[in-house]
Amino acid sequence: MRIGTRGRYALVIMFYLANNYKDNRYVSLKEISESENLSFKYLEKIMIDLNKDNYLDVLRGNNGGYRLKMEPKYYTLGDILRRVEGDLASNSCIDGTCNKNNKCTSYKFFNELYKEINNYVDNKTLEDYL
Amino acid sequence: MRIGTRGRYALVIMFYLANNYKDNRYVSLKEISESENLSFKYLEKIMIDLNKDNYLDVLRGNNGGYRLKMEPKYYTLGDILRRVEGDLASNSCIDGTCNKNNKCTSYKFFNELYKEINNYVDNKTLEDYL
DNA sequence: TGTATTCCTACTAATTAAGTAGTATAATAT
DNA sequence: ATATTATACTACTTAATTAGTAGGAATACA
Repeated sequence: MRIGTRGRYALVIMFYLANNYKDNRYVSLKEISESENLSFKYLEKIMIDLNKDNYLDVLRGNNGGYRLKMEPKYYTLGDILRRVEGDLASNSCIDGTCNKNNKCTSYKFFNELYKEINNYVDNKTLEDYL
Repeated sequence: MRIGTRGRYALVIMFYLANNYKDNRYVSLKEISESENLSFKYLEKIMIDLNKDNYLDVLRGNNGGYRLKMEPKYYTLGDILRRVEGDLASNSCIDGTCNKNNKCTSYKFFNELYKEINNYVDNKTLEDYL
């Protein structure tokens, strides 16, 4: 159960935007990718998932880029991670893939672990780490 | 960040052994695989990792199989999961793969999450779910 | 109109996950 | 001794996921 680069880079992006929140400016992925030494093209692709449902303000063209819509304290790390990594700490016990009618012993544990982890990350926001 | 079948099956095996702990008998993988409807050969392979460092009692041959060495309360679910899934909730911030000299903002969060998750699973034992 | 940016689609290469197959080794019952 | 029943070990296979790359379309603005 590893956390992939997608989750890590998504946080890098979001922290970067959070650090620029007060300036109210749009930050381009080019700037972030160069500053953080990450693949621009890869960040672009992560952004597709990260920005679903208008999660961020966007502006194309010159001096365009991304900007937080809300104060950093309203962005939870759980939200950010799930957007790019999918359901966290899940398995077939949790996601309904397992078709066994009587829930096995492991189910109880996995379900508790699932709630524990998601609850933890949902109570952390960008602001907590600025 | 999903939990794979290896971790799930390992728990199934260990709970099965825990349920037979009082009888003091050796339980074969054949019995577990048939009872739980899992691939015998796959369980055999998972067992190689699960049983590293003489984690369990083993007996080959007729009426042989595996048996817990200690009471169920001494087997933590963290240990079991790490044996077959590798380091839990890790990423390159944690495992030293990331070579950036100055730890980035994400590091603090990932490190806390890592500790939180491992601490949680290390405080659960087989006994808690019998 | 030119430049800088996001948006969208398609492709690729490497790694991991999940499982299968066959044989060697060991223990035991008969 | 030998047949039976287990684990132990090694090698292979197939599918899915991860981590990117590439190129062009759409958009905004100076």
